[in-house]
Amino acid sequence: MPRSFLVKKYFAKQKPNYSELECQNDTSLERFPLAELPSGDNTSSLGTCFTTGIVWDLSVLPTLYLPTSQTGPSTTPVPLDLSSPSSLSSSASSCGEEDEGRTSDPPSPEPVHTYAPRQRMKCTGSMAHISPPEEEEERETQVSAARPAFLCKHCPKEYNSLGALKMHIRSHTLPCVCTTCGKAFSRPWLLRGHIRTHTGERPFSCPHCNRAFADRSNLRAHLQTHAEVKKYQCGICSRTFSRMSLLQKHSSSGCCSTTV
DNA sequence: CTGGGGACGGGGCCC
DNA sequence: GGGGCCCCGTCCCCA
Repeated sequence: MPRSFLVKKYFAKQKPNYSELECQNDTSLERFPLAELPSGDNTSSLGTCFTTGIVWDLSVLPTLYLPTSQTGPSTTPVPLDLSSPSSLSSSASSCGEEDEGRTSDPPSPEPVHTYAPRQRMKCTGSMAHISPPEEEEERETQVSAARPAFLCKHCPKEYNSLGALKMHIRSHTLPCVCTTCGKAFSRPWLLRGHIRTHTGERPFSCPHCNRAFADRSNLRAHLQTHAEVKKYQCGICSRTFSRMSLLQKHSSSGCCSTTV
């Protein structure tokens, strides 16, 4: 089953910086030193911390994930009220990994970037363009405005640059093949990550419990488990969850006997 | 049922 | 323009 995603993102370009997720098991970096090391530039450029201040409200999810008809611009997730220092204190310290070796500053009142999930287009199998009407219109006008369209011959997807198309085509051709198991990937770094499943390398360590992960995203998710105030909040009972999937399960299982 | 870890995909950005 | 990497996110599985 392809794990492709449906919607294309369009949210503020301001990126939270996760490059603080340290690679601590340096010995494991011998094979892929560049790939795994956080860039020093990133650390110097950060002003943000791990996403502590961003909390999702499931009540907005339906609009975010439904096809165009029900989408609306007012889908800004509701940030949890973090103004209370007490509620932040523990999570601040626990999520202060960005400060590791740098400062002990609390995660600063989060850069309140309105935070909408990426929206993506599925590109394999039958394709579903999920985009709000505005974007739909915009896209059409752009296409009609003589911008060349580069079409994927493997799927209906189209791009406005050849580079983007070439990048996309790799997801069809899967040129990076694992010599151990033969599994193929679209990009070298995906293969490198996969190879770690064979080698057991876990370059990403949790600063709180010293648990190590092979995948930075998994460390990021793990860090949520240390946070007292988690990222995804039920709009009904205000309970917070470390993952959206948990929040969705929580909601679908009938939180407060309300169907969202 | 819930929470969490493992594996992975894709777009976007930066160099 | 291309490659590498980051970030966000999902699915699956297990305790």
